[in-house]
Amino acid sequence: MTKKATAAKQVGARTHCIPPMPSMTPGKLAEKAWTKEMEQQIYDSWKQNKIYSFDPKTKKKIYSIDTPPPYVNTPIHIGHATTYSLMDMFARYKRMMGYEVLFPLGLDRNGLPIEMAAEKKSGKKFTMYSREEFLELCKKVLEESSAETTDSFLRLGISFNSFEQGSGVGDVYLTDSPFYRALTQATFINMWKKGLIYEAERTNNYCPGCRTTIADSEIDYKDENSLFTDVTWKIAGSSETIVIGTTRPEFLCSCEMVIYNPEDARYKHLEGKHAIVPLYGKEVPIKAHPFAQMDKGTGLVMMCAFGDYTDIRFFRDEKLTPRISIGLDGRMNDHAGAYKGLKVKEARAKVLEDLKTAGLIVAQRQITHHTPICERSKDTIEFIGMSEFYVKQMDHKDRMRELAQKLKWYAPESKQILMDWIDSVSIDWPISRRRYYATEVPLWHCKKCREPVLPSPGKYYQPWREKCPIATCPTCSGRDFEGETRVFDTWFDSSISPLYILKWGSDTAFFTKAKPCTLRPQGKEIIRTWLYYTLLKCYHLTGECIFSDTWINYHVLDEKGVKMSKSLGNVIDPHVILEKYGAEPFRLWCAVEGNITTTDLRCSFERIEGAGKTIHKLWNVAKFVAAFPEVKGKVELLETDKWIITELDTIIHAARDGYERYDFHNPSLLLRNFLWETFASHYLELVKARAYNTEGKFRLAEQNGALHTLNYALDVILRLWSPVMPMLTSRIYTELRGKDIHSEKMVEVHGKHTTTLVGSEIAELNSTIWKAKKDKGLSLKATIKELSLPEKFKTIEKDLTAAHGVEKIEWTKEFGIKIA
RNA sequence: GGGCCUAUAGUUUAGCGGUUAUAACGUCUCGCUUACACCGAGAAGGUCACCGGUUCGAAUCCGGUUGGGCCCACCA
Repeated sequence: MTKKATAAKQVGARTHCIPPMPSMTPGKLAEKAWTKEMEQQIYDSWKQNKIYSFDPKTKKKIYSIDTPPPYVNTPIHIGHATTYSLMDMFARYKRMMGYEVLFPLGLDRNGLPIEMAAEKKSGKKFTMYSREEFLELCKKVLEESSAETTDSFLRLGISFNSFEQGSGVGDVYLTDSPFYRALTQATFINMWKKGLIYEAERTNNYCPGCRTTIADSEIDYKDENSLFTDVTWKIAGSSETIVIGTTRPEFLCSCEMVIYNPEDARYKHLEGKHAIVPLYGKEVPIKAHPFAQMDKGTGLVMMCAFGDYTDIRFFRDEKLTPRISIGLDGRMNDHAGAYKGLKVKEARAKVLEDLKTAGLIVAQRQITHHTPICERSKDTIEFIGMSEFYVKQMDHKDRMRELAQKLKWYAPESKQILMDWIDSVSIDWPISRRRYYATEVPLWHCKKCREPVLPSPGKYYQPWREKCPIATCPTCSGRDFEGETRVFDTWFDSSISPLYILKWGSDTAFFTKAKPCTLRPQGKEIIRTWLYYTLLKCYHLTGECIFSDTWINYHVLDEKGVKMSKSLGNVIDPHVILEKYGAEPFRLWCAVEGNITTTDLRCSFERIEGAGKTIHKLWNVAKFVAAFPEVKGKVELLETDKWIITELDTIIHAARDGYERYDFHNPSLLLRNFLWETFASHYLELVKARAYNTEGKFRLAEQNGALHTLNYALDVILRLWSPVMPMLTSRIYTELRGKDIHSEKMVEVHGKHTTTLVGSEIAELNSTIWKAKKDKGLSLKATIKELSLPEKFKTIEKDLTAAHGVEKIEWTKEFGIKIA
């Protein structure tokens, strides 16, 4: 039977006043308990039969999830395992709601983490290889780790459309595949033609050791001792001197201005005068500027190109021309005059020595300061002007704010993180890098006129090793070209994932049908990068907001609330969880433990194991229900049955309401509590005697009512929980109903019954009777001679009598119990 | 240093203006009762981080302090 036919039949059947009674035979669920060993057969069959594959020709509404492609250089960590399990719940729920769900797995294989892994493995820096050799080394590292990542997701029961790599909709994709890289390059070409990308010389973080521009995210900080030196300066055309403190005296040659705070009365008379740079004799203007803080040093600051980020901003604001004195080799250049050729630290020592000789040093003291260093080579970061490509974003901040407002945020509080980031964006987005394992900038330069020449989009280009596909330069008709050697920042690749999965640029009909992408799930720490850049780039390319929803997750910490790290030894490896407990207890833990969209989750083996108890409970409830024969003949519901059906209605309503808001936490807590405390402890105990009906106290129709309701309740619990525990519920449902639970529709509220019974009152009544027996040292099977009960329980008299072994019930206002 | 988020039993959580604050895990006591000992029945355990305010009334709203998380920055 097809999925659709099964689902339709099920829905059609659920319209009578009495819920349908599925047929079943005794002796099902023979195993004593659910075990992790049962999982493999299930996920293997899912993979083999491709039951979650995506049908691009579907007539259903499309629900798409832009999954965050994990880096494959390391095995998946607990955060991946948790968030992907939750995303899988979203996907499974939406399938049951009738959507065609696009849920692909992507693997991020571009950029620095891969290069670092390759360097670590070989023990050599990338600069020590030829470009070709290094790319080969990266590929080798990647091949070893990608299979492991995919396998972990399979074992977790994640219902990706496919576990095979390919270029079709829903296939596993790699961000370094020719398909993906061709798309990345096409977006560059498209935006270049629209004038949204330009090249400019600006200051960047530069690591002299690695000889490359590096991203802010590649910077570490270290507390370093340094010498703070007060130096005497002369004022031009006057005998007056001033004293300026500095930790970077080697930058004297790059000084373009001296500033003081506008409020600083000590220096107001210097406005408009010029200071003479010691050792160089160059005159620079003195100006009031709020960057200078009166209480720091002498209150005077020499502004040089460039000591830190403030300097960079200052030069930009003041429109000063920076004369950068450090070369790409990390040594002083022509601007440094006599110090040319010295390394930065050597130059600093020599400058200090010369200042001392000239008698210009007033005071010196040791200070420590937080210094930016390269996370790889540990060299001090320098700020050097280099030519890079930029994507325009400063002109589009208002539009970005609108897009942020348009998105539906789960949780809503997370929106503020993006709004704050947009406010703080102060320069356009630099997208080029001087690295190897990344998508190449698709561009050649005409050797004659130096103008850039761009190829047509649609193919993957490697300009550093390929001939230019354009024969003549459109500007000057030159015929010789030089391939661009730079590559893209990783975010330039990852920010088109929704376009890639929806086939923008390659299947316009499908893209038009499927857009916008429904959900972007991701970590809160990459809102300012992944989410922001994706919204920006997709807006530049499509003019629209590419997502309708975004689900932002916090983090998984260790049991004490501390971030997991190798050095602390508190890492919980998902593979160990899978080996010890299997996927199902872990998945239930993911839902039950907490709400990861508002707080960090603390993880421990103990609590995952604890979650597993509910699986055992559900298995046994199912086993109990499965042990009874098929219902034949008339079904008559008693008040107890109607009561549990109304309780279930409350659960169904709350669960579906939660699921719609990506909340699987609260519904799972409700379900767990219902299963143990309401269904197993009270309903099941009350109707057990009727279900067995060994003494024939009940009519057949009444007995059928109990059996029928037991089955209905189990059905509801299984279906509501099937997105959370897909393997367990699938196994039970297949055995009891002979159908795949994941092809069924989500349960609807029954809504046909009302009751005067209150769950808490039934629980209290049962407890009181059990306690009374226990206090007398009697077995729970012991007979009660006489029970006096309030009238309100009269509707369940037959079940009460049978369940508690009561000989006579007297209806009064008071509760009383007389035991034989 | 700044912004945002967060703080409830030993642990993890529910509650988000209204009677003695929810549940689970763990702990303790008793019990093999034919779905389940991965169980059942019970018990102990909380000045709801701290200080102040609004209110007839605050775990819940507001301000501040402290601890934790994420991000940004500082470094003359």
